[in-house]
This record gives sequence, C-alpha cells and structure tokens, in this order.
Amino acid sequence: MSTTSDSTDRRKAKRRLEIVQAATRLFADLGYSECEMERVATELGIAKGTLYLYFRGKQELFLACVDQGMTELQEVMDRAMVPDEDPFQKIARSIRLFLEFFDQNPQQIELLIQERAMFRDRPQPTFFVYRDARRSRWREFYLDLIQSGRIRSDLPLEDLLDSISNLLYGTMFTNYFIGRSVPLCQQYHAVVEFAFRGILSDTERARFANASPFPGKVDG
Amino acid sequence: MSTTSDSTDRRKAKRRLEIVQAATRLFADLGYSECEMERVATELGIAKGTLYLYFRGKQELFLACVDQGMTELQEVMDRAMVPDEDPFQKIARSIRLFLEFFDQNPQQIELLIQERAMFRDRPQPTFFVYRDARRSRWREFYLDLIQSGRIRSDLPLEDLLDSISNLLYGTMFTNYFIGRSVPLCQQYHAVVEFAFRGILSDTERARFANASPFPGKVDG
Amino acid sequence: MSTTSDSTDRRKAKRRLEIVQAATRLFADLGYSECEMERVATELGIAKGTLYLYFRGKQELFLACVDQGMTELQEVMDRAMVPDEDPFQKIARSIRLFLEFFDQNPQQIELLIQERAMFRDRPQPTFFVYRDARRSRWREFYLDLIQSGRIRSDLPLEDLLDSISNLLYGTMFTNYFIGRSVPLCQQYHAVVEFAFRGILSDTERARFANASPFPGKVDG
Amino acid sequence: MSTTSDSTDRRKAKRRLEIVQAATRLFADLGYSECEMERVATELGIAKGTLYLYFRGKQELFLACVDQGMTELQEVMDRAMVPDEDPFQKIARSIRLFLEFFDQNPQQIELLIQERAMFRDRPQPTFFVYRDARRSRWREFYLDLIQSGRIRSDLPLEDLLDSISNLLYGTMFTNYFIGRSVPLCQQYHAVVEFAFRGILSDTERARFANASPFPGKVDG
DNA sequence: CATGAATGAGTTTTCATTCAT
DNA sequence: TATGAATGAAAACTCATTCAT
Repeated sequence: MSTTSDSTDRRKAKRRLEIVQAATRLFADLGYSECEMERVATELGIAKGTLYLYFRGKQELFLACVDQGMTELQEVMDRAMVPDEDPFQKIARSIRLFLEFFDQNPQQIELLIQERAMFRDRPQPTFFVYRDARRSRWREFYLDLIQSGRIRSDLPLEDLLDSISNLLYGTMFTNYFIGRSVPLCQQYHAVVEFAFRGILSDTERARFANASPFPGKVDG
Repeated sequence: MSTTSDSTDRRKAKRRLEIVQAATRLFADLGYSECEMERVATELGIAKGTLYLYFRGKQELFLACVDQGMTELQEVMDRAMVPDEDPFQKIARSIRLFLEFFDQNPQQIELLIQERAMFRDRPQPTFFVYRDARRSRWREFYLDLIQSGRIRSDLPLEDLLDSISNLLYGTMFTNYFIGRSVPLCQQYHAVVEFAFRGILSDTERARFANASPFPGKVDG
Repeated sequence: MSTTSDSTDRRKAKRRLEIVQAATRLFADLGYSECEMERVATELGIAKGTLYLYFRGKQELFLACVDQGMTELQEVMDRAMVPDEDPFQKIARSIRLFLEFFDQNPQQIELLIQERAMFRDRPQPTFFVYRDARRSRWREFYLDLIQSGRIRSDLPLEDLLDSISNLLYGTMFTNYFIGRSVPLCQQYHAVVEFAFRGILSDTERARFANASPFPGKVDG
Repeated sequence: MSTTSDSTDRRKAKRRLEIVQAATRLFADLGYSECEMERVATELGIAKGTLYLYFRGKQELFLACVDQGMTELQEVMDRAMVPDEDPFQKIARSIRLFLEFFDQNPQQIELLIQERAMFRDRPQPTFFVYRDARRSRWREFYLDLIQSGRIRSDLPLEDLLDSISNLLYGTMFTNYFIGRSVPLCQQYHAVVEFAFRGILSDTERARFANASPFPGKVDG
C-alpha cells in the first residue's frame, strides 16, 4: 500500500512545483483573498479538485508558495559565499544578490505581505525564519572582521547585524512599493556606501573623534 | 437645507474619531477580513447601521483609521523640528521620534500591512504618501548640510535620503514582527551611529581614502 | 444591550415557529440532505440569510423541528390523562391518541427517521427521550393495576411496559411505511384487543392454565 | 464474447460478497453519507476504481448490502419451520430467531434506517418487501390455528398478523436504539407471553367475557 | 482485471450593506 | 439620528464517478 514508486513520486513533485509556480503568480497579482482556487486551476488548465490532491487546502498551497520563494532566495544567497573572497566583497555581493533577487522576484515580496496580513497567528513570518537561520553565520563572519580591526568595534555586534538587515529589508519593500528611481546597480552602490561609511563627511567625523556626537541630549 | 450647526459638526467629528479609535484597535487585532462591522459596533455599544451614518462602508472606515494614524505620526514628527537646534540633533531626534511612535502605536504598523494586502489597487500605500509629503523638507535640510560640508557629498542626495528612510522603515517593521532584543534607546543609538558613521573601522576607512573599495568588481 | 423588549421576543418566537413549520414539511418531504436551506427560505418567501438569524445552522433548524413535533405529541398525550376515568379507558385512549397523532402528523415520523440516520452521534433519538420522560408515570399506573389484580402479575413490569411501547412504536412506523389496510379505528381496536387479551383462544389458554406453554423447549 | 468461465463467475461472486461485507460494516458504522467509497476500498485493500467493476455505484453497493442482510434473515427464518413441530413452538421459535438475528446483526437495522432515510423514492423499504414475501405463508399458518380453535377467531386475521409483526418490528428497533435492559431470552419470553395472553389478569378477563371492555367509549 | 489521477457539480454559511421604523 | 432585521452574493471544499494506463 505504501509502496509508491519513484517515478510516481517524482511526477507528483513536479506537478506540485508547477502548481506552486502558477499559484505564486496569481496570489501575488490578485492578493490572497481575491485569488480563488478555481482561478489557479483554470490557469493550469486543470480542475479545481485536482489542486486538493496536491495541497490540503488554499492555505497550505499559499504557504508552499512562500516556502518555495524563500528556498530559492536561500539558494541564491548561498552562491554569494565564494570562498577566499575578500570579506567586504562577500558583504557587498550578498547585498547585491539580495536586492537583485527581490528585484527579479517581486511576487515573493507580495507573498510575504499577504502572509503577514492573512495568517496573523503564525509564530513568525517565513521571511524571518529564513533570516534567523542565516544569522549565526553572519554573526561569526562579522565577529572575525571586528577582531581583525576591519570593522568598528564600538557598536554592539547584534545591533550592527540588525542595522544592515533592516536597511536591506526596508530597501527591498520600498523598492517594491514605490519603485526605484535609480538603476539597481546605482542603488546597490549607494546602499553599500551608506552602510560602510555612513553619512558624515570626513571633517564632521573628525570633529567628534570616536564619540557619538548626540548621545543623551536628544530627549533632553 | 445645508444648515448644519457647528455643534452638530463637532459632535459628528467627535463621534467619527471615537469610531476610528475603536476600529483601529480591532482592525489591528483581528486583521481587516476578520474584523466585522458588527464587532466594531458592539465594541462601541452602538448599532451596526449607525456606522454607516459616519462612514460610507468598511473600506472607508479602514482607510480613515490609516489616515488618522499617519496624521498622528505627522504631528509627532513636526514637533521634532525644534528651531535653531543643531541639524544633527534634528536628525537624531527625528529618528528617535519615528521609532518611538511605532513602538507605542504598533497597531498603525499592522494597519499599514493590512492596507497594502487588501487594497492592492490603491496608487500608493498611505505611508508612502506621508513619506513623500515630508521628503522635500528633508531634501533641503540635507542639501544645506552637504553644502556646508557636514555631510559627505559623494553620495547622490536622493540615494542618501532613501537609505535613511529605508533603514528606518526596515527597523520599524522588524521591531514589530520579531520584537526588539534591546531597549529602544539603545537601538536608537545604534541606528544613529550606523547611519552617521557606517560600519567600517577608521583603519579600513583610511585604507581606501574616499574611493569605494568594491565598485564594479562585485558582478565580475 | 441585553434589553430586548417583550414584543420583540414574541415576534421572534412567532417567526421561529413559522420557520419550523415550513421546515418540518420540507425536511419530511425531501429528506434532510435534499432539503436545502435555500428551499426553506424560498418556501417562506424570505432570504436564505434570514434563516440564520433564527437558527445557528441547518442542523439546529432540523432538531428544532423534531423537538417541536415531540412537544406537540406530549401535549396531545397529556390530554389523555382524564382524571377519574377507568384505568383501561386511559390506556385505550392513550393508544388511540398516539396512533392518531402520527396518523395526522406523518412528517414527524419521517423526521424521527431522518434524525436517527443523519445525527448518529446524538446520545438518544429525541423520540426516546420523550418516551423515557413519560415512562415513570406509566410504571406507577400499571403497578396499581397489577396490585389491584386487574393486570396479570406474572410478567415483569418492565417487560410489560416495553411490550406495549414496542407494539405501538412498530405499529406507527409500519403504518407510515406501508400504510394501513384498515381504518384507524379498526386498527386501534385490534391493537387494544391484542394487547389486552393476546392471541390465544380461551380453549388454548385453559389448556395450559397459567404456565407458559413453551418455555425452554424453543432452543432445544 | 459472452464466454465467462465458471471459475471467473465464482471468483467474482466471492469478491462481491467480500465487498458487501466490508461495506455493510462501514455503512452501518458511519452512515450512508459519511461512508465514502474510498474508505470502503481502503478497508478492503483495493483501489477505489475496483469497486466500480463489481457495483454500478455507491447506491447499488448499498442496496446490495441491505439485500444481503435480508437474504440472511430469510435463511435464518426458514430454519424456524421445523416440520411436524407444534404450531405454537413454531411461532415462538420464529419470534426468537427474529430477535436473535437482529441482536447479532445490528448493522442490518442501521442499514434499514439509512435506506429509508436516503432512498425515499423507493416504492417499499426492503424490509417490508421481505416481510410481505413471507406474509402469505404466515396467513395460512394462522388460519389453520384459528380454524382448529387454537387461536381466537374474533380478531380479523390481517389485524392479528399486523399486531405480531409490529410488536416484533418495534421491539427490534427499540432494542437497537436504546438497548435491552434484560437478557434476550427473558425478553423473548416476555414478548411471547404478551403476544399469546395479553396483559389482562384472568379475573379481569372473565369480567368482560368475550366482549371488548372499551369499545366506542374512548372517543366519547 | 486493477489502478488511482483527474474531474466538477453542488451547498452551507458569512457578512457588508440597506432601509423601514 | 439611531436601530437591527433582512438581504443575497460569493467561495472553499468534498467525493462519487470516470478512464487512460
């Protein structure tokens, strides 16, 4: 009974992927609520009921789409880790790949939003599960750079990781919502520059040496 | 008979606000779809039909909630513009107020997400309308700082504005989704430090002078 | 909020009853599955949604119909208990009223069947809840007759009660399923005669005196 | 090619029976609607499609189950007709076998209910087809007993047959619905006693001689 | 004979909105 | 102004049945 041949399994996996791909497009284009199962089926030229042979229901199909997207992102990001590359190159490459991925797969962003809006009870949005999974690798990576004096040591490591994350996360969403006004490569360059050197001019920077210029005064 | 007395108008406005406040809480807690008009009415101790005397429908009520939230954000941010304050203090204060506002009004974030997910046809999410409205003021502000040599001039102004915006936007959402691991004041400090000085150590910074260390090589 | 005026309550109760009456007819005519809520609404000239203002769902509506039927049966049977009547008259009258009730309300039988077939998890079919409720009254009644020597004392009381119950229950269902071949009053007469005197002729009866003629031999 | 070998036919018949047996259990346990064809197939360890090689559809399978049950009942009842046995023994034995059969095959009762509930258009429930088929035999049998003075002649024969039938029918269903409170053999004894002698005590019986004690007064 | 992937008709229920009072 | 009873459109999901292999 539980003897399912290999070819059957592979067929099934392939079918699942086809469905996920079509559904991703439609969920992103129409939004979760507006995207009817009937529509997905029609798009694929199959019957509604067939979808339920591959997915338990609409929710499962949707979450499979998000998962698939995040998996693809993982694969892309893993390629950034070219061995023996200069660390800053690695960082820069990762930033570029991240922005490029969502530039080329805007549906994935839409899916992340839909997920958050519709499945409010899920413990963590899929994106952050993915993000956390990679976090420890980056933590070690930056730690090395701090210890070798290439990255400033006066910022708590976690805060530093957060800042970069958040910068990219915000950039990705903003690009999606209101579009980029400049080409991706210029944007990427600006982001890297901003993240690496900050906004201060050298003069200004020198003026305050290493002390933060506006510590507690703000709330004063 | 367009004779509506002042007191009537004021009463109406007050009632609208009460409804918006209750609805904001419920929309944020339950999500747009799950939040039924009946529920909002019950919460307020009024009849369902009464809501329709103040708002054309569910959608209008929801958008009024988002608008109200953004208006309150505006008011808070306007207070940041203390005249004759040091410009960097102004920037820092703005960052702080922004983060604080959403820290204290997380429902507004939820509303922004719900808005984006449910009303996909709207030209621009309300948040970005708000953001754009303030953009020109900040543009002039930063231009002055660049011209007076306090902010580096090698980054295109628009990119610089974007980067700061995106950093804050990403920080706000991430805080909401997975929480802050550090107190708000520490986070605020880290964000400002990151934005002002970047991540490079002084040594590293010196090594490359003013040239970006990894220009086109990335995609090579 | 919970202040519902009397007149509102009465209106609502009246509406409920009207719905139950229409639904009873349709459930009986079409069967539970075939009887769509839409159909019930149409029959009443109201909208489908309105039904849900009075009943939580189809199941609740159906069970309300069964309950209503059994309540009416109760009322009819209570009228049988004319005080100071001869006990045998009481028995005979009860039998008659029981058969008459289902003769005039065949839908109630259909509902009992549908209930049993569709709601298999219910602890006891409604009919038997009703039957048990009256049982203790009959038990005392028959006990008196046994003690006063008017009813034979060699049959266990419970078995006797069961036999009469079952005879009536079987008669009711059979009437419904394949119809009576004789008028109700003749059938009623036959049932009473059968229950009171049994089938043996006096000769035969005398032959065995008071001993059962075929005790254990049956399985021999 | 109507060449179907004997062994093929027998195999097929055997398979049909296996299917019917499994289906009977499931139809009875789950109810007609809840019992899915898939479930029946799984239970048998075969594929859903295979069922359709043996039965035209779900309805036909179900009716085959009912038929099979009634056939088995027939076989059991036929064994009651031991030649040259005392007629009353025959009656008593039949009653016993009838009650025993349904005591040991409660699923058959469930099937009778399901049949009636789901297939409302059928001319006669299967049970009554079976009942009618045996009726004429019993009619002759009782006629002999009446003519030979062993059974009272003042009750119309048909009414008498009906009463016994209905008593058994009601007993069977009630046993199934709410269980027997006494062992089957005691119940059987009580039923026979009730059917043979009625409930009146000898005194009471004598009081009214052969006249019904409560003729038309009931409705008066 | 056997399989099981594919089909698609069919129905309950929800809830935003209306409108008579 | 306020009410709340009435409306009815809309969609996910099931499962008996078919048929290519």
